[in-house]
Amino acid sequence: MLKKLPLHFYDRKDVVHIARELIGKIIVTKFGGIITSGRIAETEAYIALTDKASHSFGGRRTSRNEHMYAAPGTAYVYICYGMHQMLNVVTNAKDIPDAILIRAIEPIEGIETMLQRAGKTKADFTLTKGPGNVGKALGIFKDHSGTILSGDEIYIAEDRYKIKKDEIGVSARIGVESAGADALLPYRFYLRGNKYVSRNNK
DNA sequence: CCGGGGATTATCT
DNA sequence: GATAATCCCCGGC
Repeated sequence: MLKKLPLHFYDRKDVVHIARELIGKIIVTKFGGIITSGRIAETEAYIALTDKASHSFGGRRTSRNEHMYAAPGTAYVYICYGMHQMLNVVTNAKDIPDAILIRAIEPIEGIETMLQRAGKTKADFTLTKGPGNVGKALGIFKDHSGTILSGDEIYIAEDRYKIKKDEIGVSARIGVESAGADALLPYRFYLRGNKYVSRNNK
């Protein structure tokens, strides 16, 4: 019993709070009639303008990060290290480039398809562990950047599953060492003990 | 088990 | 030409 999150879910000012709320929600993609989905196990918040780790730090606006400035509830996809498709969710008002990086999911539907996309034959925890693998398993490519999450291609939904407060861990973000003091901000959220969480899952 | 480094290319300077 | 919000293998302990 899935209920798609409405666009106003994303249309709020506190991106860190939304990143925490996304833990336990279900992300679904449907390309060419094929559905793949997974429960979100790890997220990171990136804050517009003031956050040195964000692509939009200081108001930087280029053709790559243009979609960070789009309306809340838009997907922002970019390529990292020339090979990893990174899926982000844009929040806050249009022209305020807050975003949330989906770092890990727990596969639910379409596991066979995810294995094919990843070029694997056997399901293991590396399938959807880490942001690059999430994009690969869900079939996300940078062309999907700008997709609105109220449609049927990419969206986030919730079911009856409830996350208890003490199941959510908080830490500094990963892979943003070059951001100086901002690298220490507690903007990463994850499901404690979940095997799909990229690391430090205590 | 852990740490180091190579892969691989879009993007920005 | 350097860099990047990463991943995974491999060698060493």
